[in-house]
Amino acid sequence: MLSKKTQYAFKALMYLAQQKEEGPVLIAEISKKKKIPLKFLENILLELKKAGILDSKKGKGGGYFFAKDPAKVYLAEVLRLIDGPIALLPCVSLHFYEKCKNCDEKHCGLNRVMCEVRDANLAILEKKTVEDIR
Amino acid sequence: MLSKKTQYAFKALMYLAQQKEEGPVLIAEISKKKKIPLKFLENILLELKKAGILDSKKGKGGGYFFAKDPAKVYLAEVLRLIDGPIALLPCVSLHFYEKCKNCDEKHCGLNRVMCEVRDANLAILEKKTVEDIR
DNA sequence: CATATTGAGTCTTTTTCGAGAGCATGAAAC
DNA sequence: GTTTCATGCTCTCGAAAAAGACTCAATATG
Repeated sequence: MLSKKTQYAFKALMYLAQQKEEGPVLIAEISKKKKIPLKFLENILLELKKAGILDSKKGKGGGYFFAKDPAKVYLAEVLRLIDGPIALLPCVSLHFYEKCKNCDEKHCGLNRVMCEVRDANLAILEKKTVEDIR
Repeated sequence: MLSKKTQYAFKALMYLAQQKEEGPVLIAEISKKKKIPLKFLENILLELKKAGILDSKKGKGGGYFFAKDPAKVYLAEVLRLIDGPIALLPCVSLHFYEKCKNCDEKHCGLNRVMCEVRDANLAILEKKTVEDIR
């Protein structure tokens, strides 16, 4: 299961993609419409901004909007940014790899199965973008 | 990513499957060989016992062993028992479903993609057993 | 320039997860 | 039946996640 934070991030991005023709969207609006705790959402959007996915404007008429074309924001990218590894085990993660203590990965049955799972997930998450969940 | 608890559960089951011909295995032995904190492992094995997957014997010559044929213990079953939902979102979970507030699942793009991911995972996890990761 | 609007930053609280300590319980061996 | 071995149970502690309160900073508008 994804962390709450990541679930919220996806929902916020989906909402922003739906509203992208309307100009900047208020944090408060996303919070209300998608039922996300306001201050928690602030942090999430800020992270997405620092990662170059979103941008924001302060003051009247301000809010959040895409810095990057949503059709080029892959779900895998968002997931790794907010949640971390996509793989189920550290020893099968591509971006957050950690060696298994006391386990020879070449001959580990668990490793083999978890690689399969990871590849199945990546096949979807590295192809689908925020535009696809609009 | 799986919780530590679930990762440990899989590793312990893998080890037990490898040693299944040797009779009961000590918690301490699994803990040492698979580098799992002893008391944490105790809880995990107990849960697996209460679920009918493992059984245990106290006293000398005691330890843990399979109550069920490891070839019939599906990875999905273990994962759901220790970790909870396999799906990435509550609203696409089969066993731990929770309705999405303010989101019509029929027309939610996120829901659609996450269902795909879930099905890809289940295709593997409901087919593979503990015997397969031996 | 004054003010209303809205995002940004800091601090605190609550809950869950990971981990460990200590005692209780049950089984085998002598 | 007492000792020894190994699991079972309860409590506690610290770290991280989830959530909220309050203050600071930037910008549009008149």
